[in-house]
Amino acid sequence: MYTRCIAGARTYQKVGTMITLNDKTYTCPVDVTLGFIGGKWKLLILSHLHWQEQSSYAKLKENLPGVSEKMLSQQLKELERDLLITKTMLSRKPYRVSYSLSAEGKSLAPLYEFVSSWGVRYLKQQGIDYIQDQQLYK
Amino acid sequence: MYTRCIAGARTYQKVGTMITLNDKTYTCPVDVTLGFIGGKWKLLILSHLHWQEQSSYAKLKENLPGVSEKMLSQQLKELERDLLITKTMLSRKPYRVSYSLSAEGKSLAPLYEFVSSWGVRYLKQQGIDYIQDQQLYK
DNA sequence: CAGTATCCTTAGCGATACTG
DNA sequence: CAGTATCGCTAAGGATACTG
Repeated sequence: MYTRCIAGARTYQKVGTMITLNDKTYTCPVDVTLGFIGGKWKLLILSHLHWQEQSSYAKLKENLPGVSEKMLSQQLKELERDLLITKTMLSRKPYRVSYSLSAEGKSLAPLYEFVSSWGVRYLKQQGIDYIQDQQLYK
Repeated sequence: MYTRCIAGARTYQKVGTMITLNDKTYTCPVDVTLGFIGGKWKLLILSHLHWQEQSSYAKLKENLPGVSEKMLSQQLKELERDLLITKTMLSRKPYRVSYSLSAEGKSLAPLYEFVSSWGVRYLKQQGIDYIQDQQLYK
């Protein structure tokens, strides 16, 4: 028996069961969302696609320093399965693909923006100005 | 050499170095934020405190089905070290403590709300009405 | 380019027992 | 109640080689 919370209203409920969805159980809506974006590299991939709009596999890899091929393709596959991103084949020969956010993935846009802004604010608070004197490209 | 993105503006920059903060390196502001909330149970703990306002160790444990004592105290310790939560001793004998969000932890409130709302919306879309016919307690 | 397959290590994590 | 300490395992993840 545990309590779980509801967004907006500061109320809670005593419940004995958890949320069941596709043979998995979740404790609360936050847990549900984490099931989609909780993977080690997922939020970085999604936010990258949020700003780049579309990206190749190689470009994603370049922009995620430290990710292994295994992890990148695994996380991409899960994101695609969960319908957060869309993979498009640009050409068969030479083989070119493009990843981009799906409508569902775009619905998380406020999250990408907030998480990034919070990071920028934190850095500034620590005396690191992330934006300052940066050379920007369109 | 990789590119990194900036919130708000859909621009990016070519950089050779990463962000360094307290001997750790980050690829972008999103990564920085994830350093604080990326732990396995952290967002669940934080959002629990967001709605409960304050909670004991036992109550936290009760509301995080599946968490081990080790993980709970480890994550709590990290959150406290990172100044996202505050621990208060209510009484020494019997020993009682209370965890709550710090100002820094509260600054992530839009995140808790959004992540929860997104989960609720997703569940509804799947035919699961999380709020419906629930017995609520104040 | 865009991955997959395999091997292998390590550290994240759970279970249990113990403490103030 | 509110934790800490220790042990041991397993699955996450890295490195490398290979494929269409």
